[in-house]
Amino acid sequence: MTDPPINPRKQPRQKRAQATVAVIVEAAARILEEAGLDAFNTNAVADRAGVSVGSLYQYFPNKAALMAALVRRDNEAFLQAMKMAASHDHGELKDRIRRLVDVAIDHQFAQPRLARILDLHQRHMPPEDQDLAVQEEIVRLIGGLVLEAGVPADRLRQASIDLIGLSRGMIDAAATSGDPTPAGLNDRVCRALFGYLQLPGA
Amino acid sequence: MTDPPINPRKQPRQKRAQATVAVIVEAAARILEEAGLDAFNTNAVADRAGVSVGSLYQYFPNKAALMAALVRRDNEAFLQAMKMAASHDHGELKDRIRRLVDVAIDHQFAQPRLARILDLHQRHMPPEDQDLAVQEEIVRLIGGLVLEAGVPADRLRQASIDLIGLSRGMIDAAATSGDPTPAGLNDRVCRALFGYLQLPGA
Amino acid sequence: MTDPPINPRKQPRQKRAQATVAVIVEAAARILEEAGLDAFNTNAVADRAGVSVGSLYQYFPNKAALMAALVRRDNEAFLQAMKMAASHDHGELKDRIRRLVDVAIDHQFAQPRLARILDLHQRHMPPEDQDLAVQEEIVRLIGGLVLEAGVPADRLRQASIDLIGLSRGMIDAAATSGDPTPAGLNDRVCRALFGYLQLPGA
Amino acid sequence: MTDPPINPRKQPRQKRAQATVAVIVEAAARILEEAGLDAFNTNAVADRAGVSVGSLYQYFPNKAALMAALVRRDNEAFLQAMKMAASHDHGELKDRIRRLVDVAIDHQFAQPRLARILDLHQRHMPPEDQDLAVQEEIVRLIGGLVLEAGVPADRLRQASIDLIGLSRGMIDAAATSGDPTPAGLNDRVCRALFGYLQLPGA
DNA sequence: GATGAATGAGCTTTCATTCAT
DNA sequence: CATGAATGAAAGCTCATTCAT
Repeated sequence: MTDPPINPRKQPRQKRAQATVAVIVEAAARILEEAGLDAFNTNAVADRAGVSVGSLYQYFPNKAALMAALVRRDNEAFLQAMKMAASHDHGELKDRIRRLVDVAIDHQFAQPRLARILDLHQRHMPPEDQDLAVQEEIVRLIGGLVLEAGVPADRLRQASIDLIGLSRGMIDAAATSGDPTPAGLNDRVCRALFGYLQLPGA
Repeated sequence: MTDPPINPRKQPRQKRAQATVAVIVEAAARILEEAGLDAFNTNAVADRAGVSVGSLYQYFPNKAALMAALVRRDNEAFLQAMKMAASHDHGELKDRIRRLVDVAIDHQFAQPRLARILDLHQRHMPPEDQDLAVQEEIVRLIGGLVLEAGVPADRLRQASIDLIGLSRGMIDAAATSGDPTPAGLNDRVCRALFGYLQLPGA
Repeated sequence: MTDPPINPRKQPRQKRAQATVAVIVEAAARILEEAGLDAFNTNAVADRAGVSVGSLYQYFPNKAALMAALVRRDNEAFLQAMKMAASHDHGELKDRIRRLVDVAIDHQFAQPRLARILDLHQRHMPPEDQDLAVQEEIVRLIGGLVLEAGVPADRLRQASIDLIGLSRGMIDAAATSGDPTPAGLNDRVCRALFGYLQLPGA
Repeated sequence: MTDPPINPRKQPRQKRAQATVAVIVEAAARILEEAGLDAFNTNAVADRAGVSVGSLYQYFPNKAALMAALVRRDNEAFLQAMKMAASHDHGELKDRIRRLVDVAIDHQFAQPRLARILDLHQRHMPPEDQDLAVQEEIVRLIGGLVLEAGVPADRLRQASIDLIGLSRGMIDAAATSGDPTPAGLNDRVCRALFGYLQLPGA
């Protein structure tokens, strides 16, 4: 009934250990992207990482913890990229939104299958295992723009979630339907976003 | 390398057999919704269906075939509901869209976890196992409205996919974030849709 | 520990029943010959026979009984063919032996795989299920010739068994090694037989 | 349609692993000999070997691979014994043959049931899984003697196969018919062999 | 009698996890 | 710390057999 603990078994302090962890997580990501959930097992991951299963269990108490680490890594990478794009804070609101949408598109198109799987799993993790901090930060980052667009303060959170979902849904659909290099995708997503925010003219 | 066949093992001719198939698929749906992918195994499904494993395999050559049947059932139910809502064809375009959005919201809120899992799996099925016919029909149904909204003919398909993705993404996000009775959700989704379609006024 | 009974569930008195039994046994033979032991299951046999499993179990209490019936049928057919060949009793001893060898060759080449499988199973059946009567009759039939060849009476049985094994072994090896139409096989077998019996000249 | 691969899953490099493989194969042999094909399942083999099923599958990708390994081991053991007996190359041809027949008798009487089962399976394996090399070497070893006996070169192979089949058939029949310590069996087999080869006087 | 859907014990195989080396 | 052989619970699937229709 109670899910097993998921926190990393130890904070790897040494560089080598950190590198090992990274290699393992990367291997996991690649397997999920290339072969899907069915192929995602600890032996395969260790193999792919060029590491023994034993080592994998040195750093992750169980499979779920590895999955959680993957989710966390992905969230953080996404957050970093968003922050980076947002940091050039000058320019019109719409242009700044466009830039963030580009980040989201790049992120999801880089590893679409992985993105979907992580998304699915993120939701089914016990809340204490989700890195809510990072998720919150993403929501807040979007919230800033939403506020600028004139959404009342008590709906910031809801609007942010809406917009993230909206973008994710459209990008995912485009990725799935075989849109190869999604030239106009940014425009289309923005049209929807601006519509939601009631910003004038695309 | 080659995925095993997925087609139903036999067309159940007798009434009893048809009932058995339905019971099995329903049990599978419930397990996915309530307990997720990890709990989805053929023994559990049979158990839940009040049927022996043997019976399950009488009608589904393997687990993937059962999953495929679930996807098909869900797609068809969704299509039916959409058609139903669309058949009252009178009223303004926007109102007709609103009605379809309601159908989508109802569908996804009824079994959100199931919806996500089926969605994930639909994409990873070999194309010949996906019931493309039904998916196409949904796209075409949306395409009708999109055309009315003035989207040029050569972008009907793309626009339909965009809008479906958009809605699904928003609804899913709402469902996940705990929005219990999504009062205003329809409005928010429609705002985005109308923005995409460049329809005047929210 | 104790093997289940194997006797036919009922002596089918009606013609139709006899025909059904024959059809089933024939189907079993064909499956074994064409697809081997792994494919030999009661459902497949019934299917192949164009009969329901239920009907199969009407006439055979279990799978082993079906196997036993097959063995019996094969033995009897072989005995009949041998008797037929032996009944033209005139001619030199060697020529009469040659004729029997031809029968054996024909029998084993007709369904080599089946022959080997039945042979294997015959040995592992509890003695009460083996139709010892038929086997004995074959041994006695050979015994007659062996006696003529001058083998002392107390070794008739042993010699008969030796010669049957010898022939079976050679024919089987020939069949396996791909000898298609075994032109000279009869000669080679007879050379060995005559050597065993110390009959002069090939 | 296509049989699954049968090659050993990994070459056991460590001593412990080699030992495990040997233990498993030996257990498989014993089960077949003592209880027959019906009792031959991977759980039983692992159990008997004092090993977990998992370990069995560490070294054999499937049941068929285990069977193949058994066949190979048996063939190699038989070949070794034959070579050993043949290496004392002095003595008359007939005596050397007699020695080889003794080897064959010992081999088949040691585990008669196993011998028959392996024989049956050897034939039904896809050719690439049969260790044709070993089989060929046996044929060639016999071929040497056959040549000495004056059989023309273009019939060496056929004659070797004939003689192997002949011996196997007789020995098997003797083993089955309950001949306990087959005192005179060697003589009887040789009588047939010499007859085939047209060697003078038993 | 015939049918074939249903049963479930049991078999094959996988894979998360442990632990001796 | 790292390794990878070993473990065994559990999952997928089959098939001999039964029994309601």
